[in-house]
Amino acid sequence: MQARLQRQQAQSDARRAGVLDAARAVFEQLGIEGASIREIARQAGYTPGAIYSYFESKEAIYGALLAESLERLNASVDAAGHTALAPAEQLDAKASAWFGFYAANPRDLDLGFYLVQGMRPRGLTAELNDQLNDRLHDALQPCEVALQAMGLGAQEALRENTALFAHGVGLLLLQHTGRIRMFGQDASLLFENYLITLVERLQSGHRPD
Amino acid sequence: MQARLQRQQAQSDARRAGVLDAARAVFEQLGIEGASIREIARQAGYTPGAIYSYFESKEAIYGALLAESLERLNASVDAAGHTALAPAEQLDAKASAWFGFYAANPRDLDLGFYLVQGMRPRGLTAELNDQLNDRLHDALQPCEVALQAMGLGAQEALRENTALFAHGVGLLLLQHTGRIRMFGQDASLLFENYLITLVERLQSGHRPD
Amino acid sequence: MQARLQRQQAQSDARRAGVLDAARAVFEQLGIEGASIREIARQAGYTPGAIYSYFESKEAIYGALLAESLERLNASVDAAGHTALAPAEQLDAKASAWFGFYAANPRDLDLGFYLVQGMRPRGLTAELNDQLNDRLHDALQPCEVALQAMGLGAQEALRENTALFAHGVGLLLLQHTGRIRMFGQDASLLFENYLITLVERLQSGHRPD
Amino acid sequence: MQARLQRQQAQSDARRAGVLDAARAVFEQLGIEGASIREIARQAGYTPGAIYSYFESKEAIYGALLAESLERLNASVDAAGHTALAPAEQLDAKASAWFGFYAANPRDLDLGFYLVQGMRPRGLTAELNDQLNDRLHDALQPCEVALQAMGLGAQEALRENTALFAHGVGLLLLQHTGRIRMFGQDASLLFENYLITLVERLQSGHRPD
DNA sequence: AATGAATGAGCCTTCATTCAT
DNA sequence: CATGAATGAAGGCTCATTCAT
Repeated sequence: MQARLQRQQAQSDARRAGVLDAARAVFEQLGIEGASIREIARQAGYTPGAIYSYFESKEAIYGALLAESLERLNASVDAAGHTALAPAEQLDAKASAWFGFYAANPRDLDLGFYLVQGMRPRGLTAELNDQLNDRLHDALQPCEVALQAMGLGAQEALRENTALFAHGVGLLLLQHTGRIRMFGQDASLLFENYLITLVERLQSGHRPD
Repeated sequence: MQARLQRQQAQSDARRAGVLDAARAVFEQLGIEGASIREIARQAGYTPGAIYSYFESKEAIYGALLAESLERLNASVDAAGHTALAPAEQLDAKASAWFGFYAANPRDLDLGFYLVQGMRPRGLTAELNDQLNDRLHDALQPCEVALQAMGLGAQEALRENTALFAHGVGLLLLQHTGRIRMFGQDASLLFENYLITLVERLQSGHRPD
Repeated sequence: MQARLQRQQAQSDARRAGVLDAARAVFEQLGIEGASIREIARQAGYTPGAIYSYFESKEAIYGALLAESLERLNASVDAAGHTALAPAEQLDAKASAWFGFYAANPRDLDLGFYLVQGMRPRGLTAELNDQLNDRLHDALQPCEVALQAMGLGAQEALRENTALFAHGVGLLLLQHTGRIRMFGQDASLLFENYLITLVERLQSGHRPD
Repeated sequence: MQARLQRQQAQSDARRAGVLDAARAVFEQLGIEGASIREIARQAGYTPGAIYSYFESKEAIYGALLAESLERLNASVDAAGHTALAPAEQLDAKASAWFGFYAANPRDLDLGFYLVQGMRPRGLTAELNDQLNDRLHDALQPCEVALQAMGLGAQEALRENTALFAHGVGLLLLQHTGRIRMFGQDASLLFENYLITLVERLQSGHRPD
């Protein structure tokens, strides 16, 4: 009995995952704005109505995809570095982890950028939006901890972490849109440079107040 | 005869500009995705069909708007600083000009980001895309010149300018999406910090090789 | 064996009644047009498919609800008045019973009017329709009997009863749709007036021929 | 020039009327709830989107149809009777006019009943609803005037007019739904009877207070 | 140059019902 | 008896674009 329920649940989960896979593919092919329930259903091998057995709405699909992406991001960050590392090395490891995740997975970047799509949070319920924000914060937190371990106060660490995040985001955006090749540069190298310079600056004691 | 043609041309240009004004207003009110030809026509005082006398398609309107936005960006940058300034001050003036332009005009930022919407260039012909890219480059060039005047080689100057642009873009994105308030920071202050640190670094001779 | 069958039957009946209760609740909350099998199932604690174990179709649910409503109507009418009453008083008691039932239970009125929705009988089988009509007749019959007891012939009694029914139906409709408040009147008072006038007229011998 | 505009306007009006005709036909065939924009468009010889050139929404179509129906109702009432008539005869003429209009035009009755559909005003904007209500009042007003001319006070006239309206509405409903044949009666005869009795009662001075 | 009616494709979503399990 | 996934049809509506006038 229990076994049957489990089997059903597993089957249901697998089918839901199938829809999610189709959605990911459609988003990739048509862009997130261009994706439609019809097309997602088609690629998942369903009629449109069937999608609503698994997701309440189009936005819910996007939300599920983004949530899962953020889980993978956090997994990457968690796996990077270790406590035995010197703070500067830990900073480098953690920052490189989140940056590298998005550099290597442009679709996850699409997903993330869409969250702020049209430069406006939208579509998701406030609650889900907050959850997703929290998970993003989680991925960035280790860098802030490392910055504090390097001697910065809470305020300074927050400021540097924000700047670091912005720098990475800008580079990813440029790279992803092809603008950075235009500049004849490599985003990952530039990010590494930023990190090196940052560590140097912090260790030399030259800090803006 | 010639005079009549000129008059007609001027009239046509003026009406085209009117459509563009309406389009800008609609984009502002409804966002770029939410804008429709119908609504643009309505606000311009036309019926939908008339718009096609001035623009080939909806994307062409967007292209024209973006082109004009980039002209204003360049005008802002051109007006900033002057040749008598020390290179470091000139850098600050020019960089603050482009950053400030977008910080102060979020709709122009929308326009620019929409170009890379879904992280994929779209809608514009390759030719127009190149033209627009060139104008963006023009706006960033003065910073690169200043960096060279500070003693950097062409390669180094390009690299620093790219990093500078990425940093600014990242901050603008975070601010515009509301994420930066989340971090309790102010984008303009962080950008200014970046500039100060950059100048310090360059003048102290600590350059990553 | 027999006992088990009986137990099963009883159980089945109880569950069917549960579905009906849920349906009534849903009709009340969402209106008859707004009700869906999904929602009825949800409120009954079932999944949609299960409903079809108890009812052949959505219209069958409506039919069962209407049948039960008519039973309650008849119960109300049966409980009103008594044989010891003078015919005029009996008429008043019985007519007030059916009118009062619908005035006090607007959902039952909805149900009844839905039967003639769009002014066209629909959804029900002819057979069921006839059954329901018969039960409506049953509820109105006591008035006709009283009218005859007051001295009217069969034809006259039928005519007066029909007029009486129409009058009540019109008032209920006006009241239920809010139109009667528009006229600044109270439906029950007007119905009572009609009854008084009717009795007066019949007893004074002024009868239209 | 002017002529062209007029021709265009006339053409547009004609096409709008064509849509309305199709809508009327569809409402007749499928009932008002069953009617769809798609089907109305099909019968009007258009694609669904074209309908929206003429009407803002499905409800707007219904509203236009109902408005036009009420105009015809008022025209009928206005044409009935004349000032030279004795008040009692004027009452009979005006009341028979509105009743006769609906008895002869069951589709208009459908339209009117739908307004109170599901026994609930719905779909129409409050403003339009009020307009339509006013036109209904207009059609009933002459009866009230006649009642006052017969010596009734304002309150009494209103009460009698409300009762008269309810009686007619009830009879129309019974007839239209086929229930009245069930009673073996004729709605128009019964309405005429009600009027005769009413006049008699008022003239004999037997008035409920 | 401008109109505005019309198209055709598309959108998300809802629904009663069926059926393998 | 009950599940719940799936269907297939339909729903109102929007939109960029075209084209006869």
